[in-house]
Amino acid sequence: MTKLSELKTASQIAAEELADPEIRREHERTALAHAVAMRVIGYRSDHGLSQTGLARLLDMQQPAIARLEAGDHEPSLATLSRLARVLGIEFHIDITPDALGLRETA
Amino acid sequence: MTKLSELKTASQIAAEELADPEIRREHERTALAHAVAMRVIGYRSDHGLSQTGLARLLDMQQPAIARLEAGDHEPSLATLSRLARVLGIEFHIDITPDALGLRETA
DNA sequence: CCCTACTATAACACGCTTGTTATGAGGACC
DNA sequence: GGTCCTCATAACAAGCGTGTTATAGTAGGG
Repeated sequence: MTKLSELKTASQIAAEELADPEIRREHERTALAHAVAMRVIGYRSDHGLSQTGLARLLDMQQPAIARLEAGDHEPSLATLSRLARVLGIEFHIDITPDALGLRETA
Repeated sequence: MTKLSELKTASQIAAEELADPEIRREHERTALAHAVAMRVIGYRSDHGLSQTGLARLLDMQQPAIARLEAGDHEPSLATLSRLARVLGIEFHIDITPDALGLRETA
Protein backbone atom coordinates (compact mmCIF):
# COMPACT_ATOMS: atom_id res chain seq x y z
CA MET A 1 0.00 0.00 0.00
CA THR A 2 1.02 3.56 -0.61
CA LYS A 3 0.85 6.08 2.19
CA LEU A 4 -1.05 9.23 1.52
CA SER A 5 1.96 11.27 2.58
CA GLU A 6 3.96 9.71 -0.22
CA LEU A 7 1.57 10.79 -2.92
CA LYS A 8 2.53 13.80 -4.97
CA THR A 9 0.43 16.75 -5.92
CA ALA A 10 -0.07 17.55 -9.58
CA SER A 11 2.10 20.64 -9.30
CA GLN A 12 4.88 18.69 -7.66
CA ILE A 13 4.84 16.25 -10.51
CA ALA A 14 4.78 19.06 -13.05
CA ALA A 15 7.76 20.70 -11.38
CA GLU A 16 9.72 17.49 -11.43
CA GLU A 17 8.93 16.93 -15.04
CA LEU A 18 10.06 20.42 -15.95
CA ALA A 19 13.28 19.75 -14.06
CA ASP A 20 13.90 16.70 -16.20
CA PRO A 21 15.91 18.05 -19.13
CA GLU A 22 14.46 15.61 -21.59
CA ILE A 23 10.88 16.38 -20.72
CA ARG A 24 11.57 20.09 -20.58
CA ARG A 25 13.07 20.07 -24.04
CA GLU A 26 10.05 18.22 -25.32
CA HIS A 27 7.83 20.85 -23.77
CA GLU A 28 9.81 23.70 -25.32
CA ARG A 29 9.65 22.06 -28.70
CA THR A 30 5.89 21.65 -28.67
CA ALA A 31 5.36 25.05 -27.05
CA LEU A 32 7.03 26.83 -29.95
CA ALA A 33 5.25 24.65 -32.46
CA HIS A 34 1.93 25.48 -30.81
CA ALA A 35 2.65 29.20 -30.81
CA VAL A 36 3.42 29.12 -34.51
CA ALA A 37 0.32 27.03 -35.10
CA MET A 38 -1.85 29.68 -33.48
CA ARG A 39 -0.28 32.36 -35.62
CA VAL A 40 -1.07 30.42 -38.77
CA ILE A 41 -4.63 29.68 -37.68
CA GLY A 42 -5.08 33.31 -36.76
CA TYR A 43 -3.84 34.53 -40.12
CA ARG A 44 -6.09 32.13 -41.91
CA SER A 45 -9.21 33.15 -40.02
CA ASP A 46 -8.33 36.84 -40.32
CA HIS A 47 -8.16 36.50 -44.07
CA GLY A 48 -10.99 34.06 -44.54
CA LEU A 49 -8.79 31.44 -46.12
CA SER A 50 -9.16 27.69 -46.23
CA GLN A 51 -6.13 25.49 -45.64
CA THR A 52 -6.09 24.86 -49.36
CA GLY A 53 -6.16 28.58 -50.12
CA LEU A 54 -3.34 29.35 -47.72
CA ALA A 55 -1.38 26.42 -49.10
CA ARG A 56 -1.64 27.88 -52.57
CA LEU A 57 -0.30 31.21 -51.32
CA LEU A 58 2.66 29.49 -49.73
CA ASP A 59 3.25 27.12 -52.63
CA MET A 60 2.49 24.19 -50.39
CA GLN A 61 -0.06 21.39 -50.19
CA GLN A 62 -3.04 21.44 -47.85
CA PRO A 63 -1.70 18.66 -45.58
CA ALA A 64 1.42 20.74 -44.95
CA ILE A 65 -0.76 23.52 -43.55
CA ALA A 66 -2.68 21.01 -41.46
CA ARG A 67 0.59 19.78 -39.97
CA LEU A 68 1.69 23.31 -39.15
CA GLU A 69 -1.60 23.98 -37.42
CA ALA A 70 -1.46 20.70 -35.56
CA GLY A 71 1.76 21.95 -33.97
CA ASP A 72 3.34 18.56 -33.56
CA HIS A 73 6.62 19.45 -35.28
CA GLU A 74 8.96 22.29 -34.49
CA PRO A 75 9.03 24.28 -37.72
CA SER A 76 12.43 24.94 -39.25
CA LEU A 77 13.81 28.45 -39.60
CA ALA A 78 13.38 28.04 -43.34
CA THR A 79 9.66 27.39 -42.89
CA LEU A 80 9.23 30.34 -40.54
CA SER A 81 11.06 32.50 -43.02
CA ARG A 82 8.72 31.43 -45.77
CA LEU A 83 5.68 32.23 -43.63
CA ALA A 84 7.08 35.65 -42.76
CA ARG A 85 7.94 36.51 -46.34
CA VAL A 86 4.68 35.44 -47.95
CA LEU A 87 2.22 36.41 -45.21
CA GLY A 88 3.98 39.59 -44.20
CA ILE A 89 4.26 38.61 -40.55
CA GLU A 90 7.18 38.49 -38.14
CA PHE A 91 8.53 35.97 -35.69
CA HIS A 92 10.86 36.83 -32.85
CA ILE A 93 12.45 33.85 -31.18
CA ASP A 94 14.17 34.17 -27.84
CA ILE A 95 16.63 31.43 -26.94
CA THR A 96 17.89 31.79 -23.40
CA PRO A 97 19.59 29.38 -21.03
CA ASP A 98 16.20 28.76 -19.45
CA ALA A 99 13.77 28.65 -22.31
CA LEU A 100 13.06 28.74 -26.03
CA GLY A 101 10.08 30.84 -26.91
CA LEU A 102 8.22 32.94 -29.42
CA ARG A 103 8.00 36.50 -28.20
CA GLU A 104 4.54 37.97 -28.41
CA THR A 105 4.60 41.05 -30.59
CA ALA A 106 1.84 43.59 -30.98
CA MET B 1 32.45 40.18 -78.73
CA THR B 2 30.74 41.80 -75.83
CA LYS B 3 30.17 45.53 -75.81
CA LEU B 4 31.48 47.41 -72.81
CA SER B 5 28.06 48.95 -72.29
CA GLU B 6 26.62 45.49 -71.79
CA LEU B 7 28.95 44.59 -68.98
CA LYS B 8 27.63 44.84 -65.46
CA THR B 9 29.23 46.39 -62.45
CA ALA B 10 29.86 44.27 -59.38
CA SER B 11 27.18 46.09 -57.44
CA GLN B 12 24.67 45.56 -60.21
CA ILE B 13 25.37 41.88 -60.15
CA ALA B 14 25.14 41.80 -56.35
CA ALA B 15 21.78 43.58 -56.47
CA GLU B 16 20.43 41.14 -59.02
CA GLU B 17 21.61 38.22 -56.98
CA LEU B 18 19.94 39.56 -53.86
CA ALA B 19 16.76 39.99 -55.86
CA ASP B 20 16.85 36.35 -56.85
CA PRO B 21 14.86 34.61 -54.12
CA GLU B 22 16.93 31.49 -54.25
CA ILE B 23 20.24 33.29 -53.89
CA ARG B 24 18.84 35.58 -51.22
CA ARG B 25 17.65 32.65 -49.16
CA GLU B 26 21.08 31.10 -49.47
CA HIS B 27 22.61 34.33 -48.23
CA GLU B 28 20.25 34.52 -45.26
CA ARG B 29 21.02 30.95 -44.35
CA THR B 30 24.76 31.46 -44.33
CA ALA B 31 24.47 34.88 -42.68
CA LEU B 32 22.77 33.41 -39.62
CA ALA B 33 25.19 30.49 -39.59
CA HIS B 34 28.10 32.92 -39.71
CA ALA B 35 26.68 35.03 -36.89
CA VAL B 36 26.33 31.97 -34.69
CA ALA B 37 29.82 30.86 -35.69
CA MET B 38 31.27 34.14 -34.49
CA ARG B 39 29.45 33.80 -31.18
CA VAL B 40 30.92 30.35 -30.65
CA ILE B 41 34.42 31.44 -31.63
CA GLY B 42 34.10 34.44 -29.34
CA TYR B 43 33.00 32.34 -26.40
CA ARG B 44 35.84 29.93 -26.95
CA SER B 45 38.49 32.62 -27.09
CA ASP B 46 36.97 34.45 -24.13
CA HIS B 47 37.26 31.33 -22.04
CA GLY B 48 40.53 30.04 -23.41
CA LEU B 49 39.01 26.82 -24.63
CA SER B 50 40.08 24.54 -27.46
CA GLN B 51 37.45 23.06 -29.77
CA THR B 52 37.93 19.80 -27.94
CA GLY B 53 37.39 21.47 -24.58
CA LEU B 54 34.25 23.22 -25.69
CA ALA B 55 33.02 20.02 -27.27
CA ARG B 56 33.37 18.27 -23.93
CA LEU B 57 31.33 20.99 -22.23
CA LEU B 58 28.59 20.60 -24.80
CA ASP B 59 28.75 16.82 -24.86
CA MET B 60 29.79 16.92 -28.49
CA GLN B 61 32.77 15.88 -30.57
CA GLN B 62 35.43 18.30 -31.77
CA PRO B 63 34.39 18.11 -35.46
CA ALA B 64 30.90 19.25 -34.46
CA ILE B 65 32.37 22.44 -33.04
CA ALA B 66 34.51 22.89 -36.14
CA ARG B 67 31.38 22.66 -38.28
CA LEU B 68 29.57 25.21 -36.15
CA GLU B 69 32.49 27.61 -36.46
CA ALA B 70 32.75 27.02 -40.19
CA GLY B 71 29.22 28.38 -40.47
CA ASP B 72 28.25 26.33 -43.46
CA HIS B 73 25.05 24.92 -41.98
CA GLU B 74 22.18 26.80 -40.47
CA PRO B 75 22.09 25.49 -36.90
CA SER B 76 18.83 24.00 -35.71
CA LEU B 77 16.84 25.55 -32.89
CA ALA B 78 17.75 22.49 -30.83
CA THR B 79 21.43 23.22 -31.29
CA LEU B 80 21.05 26.90 -30.45
CA SER B 81 19.10 25.91 -27.38
CA ARG B 82 21.88 23.62 -26.27
CA LEU B 83 24.47 26.36 -26.73
CA ALA B 84 22.38 28.83 -24.76
CA ARG B 85 21.75 26.41 -21.92
CA VAL B 86 25.29 25.17 -21.46
CA LEU B 87 27.23 28.35 -22.24
CA GLY B 88 24.80 30.69 -20.53
CA ILE B 89 24.33 32.86 -23.61
CA GLU B 90 21.26 34.08 -25.46
CA PHE B 91 20.18 34.18 -29.07
CA HIS B 92 17.48 36.46 -30.37
CA ILE B 93 16.34 35.64 -33.88
CA ASP B 94 14.29 38.09 -35.90
CA ILE B 95 12.35 36.65 -38.80
CA THR B 96 10.72 39.36 -40.87
CA PRO B 97 9.33 39.42 -44.40
CA ASP B 98 12.63 40.91 -45.54
CA ALA B 99 15.29 39.06 -43.58
CA LEU B 100 16.27 36.39 -41.12
CA GLY B 101 18.86 37.57 -38.67
CA LEU B 102 20.47 37.26 -35.29
CA ARG B 103 19.89 40.41 -33.29
CA GLU B 104 22.98 41.82 -31.69
CA THR B 105 22.52 41.99 -27.96
CA ALA B 106 24.77 43.67 -25.46
C1' DC C 1 63.41 15.25 -36.00
C1' DC C 2 59.64 13.49 -32.99
C1' DC C 3 55.80 14.14 -30.47
C1' DT C 4 51.84 16.53 -28.94
C1' DA C 5 47.96 19.58 -29.26
C1' DC C 6 44.81 21.92 -32.19
C1' DT C 7 41.91 22.56 -36.20
C1' DA C 8 39.83 21.21 -40.67
C1' DT C 9 37.67 17.93 -43.67
C1' DA C 10 35.73 13.73 -45.55
C1' DA C 11 32.54 9.91 -45.13
C1' DC C 12 28.72 7.57 -43.44
C1' DA C 13 24.56 6.65 -40.53
C1' DC C 14 20.65 8.59 -38.13
C1' DG C 15 16.78 11.55 -36.94
C1' DC C 16 13.70 15.23 -37.78
C1' DT C 17 11.18 18.29 -40.87
C1' DT C 18 9.22 18.72 -45.18
C1' DG C 19 6.98 17.44 -49.90
C1' DT C 20 3.61 14.70 -51.73
C1' DT C 21 -0.26 11.50 -52.62
C1' DA C 22 -4.12 9.11 -51.15
C1' DT C 23 -7.79 8.70 -48.22
C1' DG C 24 -11.07 9.25 -44.37
C1' DA C 25 -14.45 11.99 -41.61
C1' DG C 26 -17.64 15.78 -40.93
C1' DG C 27 -20.83 19.66 -42.62
C1' DA C 28 -23.50 22.53 -45.78
C1' DC C 29 -26.37 22.58 -49.60
C1' DC C 30 -29.35 20.96 -53.23
C1' DG D 1 -29.09 10.42 -50.76
C1' DG D 2 -25.59 12.77 -53.50
C1' DT D 3 -22.29 16.44 -54.11
C1' DC D 4 -18.93 19.69 -52.77
C1' DC D 5 -15.92 21.82 -49.53
C1' DT D 6 -13.16 21.49 -45.48
C1' DC D 7 -9.87 19.56 -42.41
C1' DA D 8 -7.24 15.45 -40.49
C1' DT D 9 -4.26 11.57 -40.94
C1' DA D 10 -1.42 7.92 -42.79
C1' DA D 11 2.44 6.55 -45.64
C1' DC D 12 6.48 7.10 -48.09
C1' DA D 13 10.43 9.66 -50.32
C1' DA D 14 13.76 13.35 -49.98
C1' DG D 15 16.59 17.11 -47.87
C1' DC D 16 19.12 18.92 -44.20
C1' DG D 17 21.39 19.13 -39.73
C1' DT D 18 23.66 16.33 -36.57
C1' DG D 19 26.62 12.35 -34.32
C1' DT D 20 30.59 9.96 -35.09
C1' DT D 21 35.02 8.07 -36.71
C1' DA D 22 39.06 8.52 -39.21
C1' DT D 23 42.44 11.32 -40.99
C1' DA D 24 45.14 15.24 -42.91
C1' DG D 25 47.39 19.56 -42.04
C1' DT D 26 49.60 22.98 -39.01
C1' DA D 27 52.18 24.90 -35.23
C1' DG D 28 55.05 24.52 -30.88
C1' DG D 29 58.04 22.11 -27.37
C1' DG D 30 61.34 18.59 -26.36
